[in-house]
Amino acid sequence: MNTSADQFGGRASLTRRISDDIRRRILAKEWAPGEKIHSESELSTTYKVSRVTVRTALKTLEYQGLVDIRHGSGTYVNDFGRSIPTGLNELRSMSETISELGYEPGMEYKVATIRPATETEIDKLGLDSADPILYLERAVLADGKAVAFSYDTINISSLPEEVVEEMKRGSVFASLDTINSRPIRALAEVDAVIDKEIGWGDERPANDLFLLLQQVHYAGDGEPMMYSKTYFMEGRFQFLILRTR
Amino acid sequence: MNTSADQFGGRASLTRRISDDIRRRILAKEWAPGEKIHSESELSTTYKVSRVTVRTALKTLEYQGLVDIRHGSGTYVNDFGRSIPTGLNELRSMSETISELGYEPGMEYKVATIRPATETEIDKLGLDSADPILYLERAVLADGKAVAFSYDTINISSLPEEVVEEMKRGSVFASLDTINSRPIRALAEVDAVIDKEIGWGDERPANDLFLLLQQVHYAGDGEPMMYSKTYFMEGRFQFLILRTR
DNA sequence: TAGTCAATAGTTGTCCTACAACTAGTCTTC
DNA sequence: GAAGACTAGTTGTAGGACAACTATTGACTA
Repeated sequence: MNTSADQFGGRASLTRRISDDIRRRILAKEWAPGEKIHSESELSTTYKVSRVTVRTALKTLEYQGLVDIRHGSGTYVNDFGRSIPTGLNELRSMSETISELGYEPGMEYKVATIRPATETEIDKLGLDSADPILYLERAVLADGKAVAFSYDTINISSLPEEVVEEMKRGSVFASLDTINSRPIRALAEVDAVIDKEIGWGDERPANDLFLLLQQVHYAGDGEPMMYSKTYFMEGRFQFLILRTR
Repeated sequence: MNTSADQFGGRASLTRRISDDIRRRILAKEWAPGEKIHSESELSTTYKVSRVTVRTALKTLEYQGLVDIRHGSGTYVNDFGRSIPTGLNELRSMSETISELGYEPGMEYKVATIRPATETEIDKLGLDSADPILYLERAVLADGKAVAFSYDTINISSLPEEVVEEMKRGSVFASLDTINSRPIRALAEVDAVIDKEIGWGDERPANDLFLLLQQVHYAGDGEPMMYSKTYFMEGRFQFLILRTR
């Protein structure tokens, strides 16, 4: 099995690897929407894992909205078109999301400095004092065209220097992957804003209208790692949320 | 056990009932944020269910962002303040969300008619032809103050007439509860809009700025039940999304 | 013939027991 | 004082069994 989880040194749990692989197979249209996938027993024999593991993996996919598990009947692929894989529920980097949508991702760096944290940043990142933080201002590109402007603050207190240097130029998430410390959870607040100060270049919207995503990213130990404000230009990006009971 | 799931005739699965109860206990601050809750074995004996059932229930709570399960260590309550229980990931009615936030929910009906479906509505609800639908225009109130304007289209083809009549006056979700057919899933698209035509009364925003939530609600059998466009007045409502890996 | 009902095979839900893998301390040793 | 072995406790995975539920088939009845 060669799943995306393997990039983290194969340390992902067995359940996670199975879940990722079944997800991949569903997105690869191995089963049509509405169709019943293999039974848990069948999957457990083909994957050579216990039924418990398969069940846990399927439960994850059900919570992601990809499948519908029906008692006594089977597990069915949900029909949400291309929506789910690009939804907001799953924590991915902007670059990953853009390339999943079929565009070429890119970043245009405007500011990349290390400076003391402001009051707001101390609060959001749960810092003790005005510790130095990495501050980035970037334009997010899809096929060379700007779709959003991002203002990020990263807590570097527990990061090696070379990783910090790397983040000044490349993808933040990719740099964090190299030391296996990507955030596992983010809490995002969404707002509609009109702001003349946001963005730069001739691609910024004439009506100053943005969809603002304010996020705090958390590490596996529950500590805040990053605080980011991303201003999306209305109409260039689709925001989807799956809501379940 | 007296959980919210029991209102649906006690037909919720054992896992669901356990999950709901542990959730209730966490929200009731039985354990402080960051604290370790009882072990799976301990919970399984107190609830008199197998460890598998407890594990599945806890996995659900983990996916909802309420707890953090750490291999070899234990299950810990996450610290997200009041945010999570009122987030957008969980499918609840506006009224429920508002009363969970501590306000008195209300609705002001402007339009409530049955009319043929439009082109868009036929598409969104997957109808064959211009079947009659229930169309509502309402202001959503919190403590008597408008926070949003809602334009809803409800597929009434498989609903009893008395339920439809009830929906013209009271909460849609509450009416659907009476026949045990509340939607279990919704796919929402979020946009920032400037629109002079939206809303009414002297409480509507001067800058015509709204956060638009376009939703399609699905029934348990996967059929679309309702298409709704809700325009939130910026600043009167907090939109929170939990993103997980 | 059409409709109802019982039987049945297949699938998911729950249970039990056991052990592997991991964590966070305690204790020993140097 | 520091490093490493040890240990009790916890979550992860395994395997087998049965309960609960679904969908289909086929027999029976009106």
